[in-house]
Amino acid sequence: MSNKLNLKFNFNPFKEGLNQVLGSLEKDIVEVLWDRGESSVKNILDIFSADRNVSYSTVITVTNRMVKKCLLTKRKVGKAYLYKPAHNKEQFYELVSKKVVEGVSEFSFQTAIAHFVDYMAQIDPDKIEYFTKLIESKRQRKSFTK
Amino acid sequence: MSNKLNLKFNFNPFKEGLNQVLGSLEKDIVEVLWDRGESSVKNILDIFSADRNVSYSTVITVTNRMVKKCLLTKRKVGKAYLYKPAHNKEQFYELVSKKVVEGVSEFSFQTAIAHFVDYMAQIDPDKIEYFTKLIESKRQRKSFTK
DNA sequence: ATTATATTCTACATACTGTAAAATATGCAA
DNA sequence: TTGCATATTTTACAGTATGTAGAATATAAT
Repeated sequence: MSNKLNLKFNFNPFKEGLNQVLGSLEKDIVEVLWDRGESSVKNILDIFSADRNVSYSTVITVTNRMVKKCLLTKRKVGKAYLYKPAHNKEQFYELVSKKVVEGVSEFSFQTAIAHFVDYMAQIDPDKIEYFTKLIESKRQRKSFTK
Repeated sequence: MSNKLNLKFNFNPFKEGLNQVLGSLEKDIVEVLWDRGESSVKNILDIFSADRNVSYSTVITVTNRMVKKCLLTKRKVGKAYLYKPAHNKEQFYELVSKKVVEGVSEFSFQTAIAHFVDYMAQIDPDKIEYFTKLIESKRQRKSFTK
């Protein structure tokens, strides 16, 4: 049972970046942890303090909830717990986008695909080239394994 | 200001079908309305009754919340309100998948693209054909307009 | 005007997220 | 070993979203 399997999140397409997946404080916390590595609540607070005014117990509450949701892991060292992301930044983006892409594909494959192509064409027509190559390589692999 | 602009929803990729976007009762209600067209709360209740035991005021509460979220519209006829979906089924799936595809693309385009291709290849390699055609047609249009 | 019917108001439950005070536990230093 | 500084746990409230529904109120038609 990998902890990746238990990763739970909702996707809010009306927000931006990590806020599509995480609450505001959750986001700030995981970003500190990605940046600084395994840290105690005190460490996290020290790093926020300037901009983010939040209490010790608030951060503990949220980090512990994040452990429950498999966003973080924790281990005890001395009298304090150290928290770290269950997945590095790249893995996390991977896992989220994979799940969302699968989800929306199951929801409505035809429209999802069409909008995807539209999006590409609109944002950067050259991406279509890249996409075509990606598909070509899939085709190759398919014919190899057959 | 189109009401489509105000459509608000969250996407839960761990659920299935309309439950990815709607609550269970919301889903049952909009499905009745798509099926039967504009209906009163009484109509809706009559259609559920067998399987879904829910009170009159519960349905009213939820339909009114759905109006606020621009999922339904209502108009008064006689003493009762008639509700109907703000979008037909096809439009709704369109709007949702468009927004989610755009959202996940902004979240992480590279991985989204790769997972799309993976998903296609895994579910049905033939879909790649369809996809390739879609892209071809985009290319055509692009060269026409240039 | 009465009555059946429909709506609005109010409220509670669960879940998620942000927030934090108060109570409790813990490890180290004297 | 006692006491303090520090950390955690407990508890709780607020706001949003959703499901639920009783009670109060409005309304149309007879």
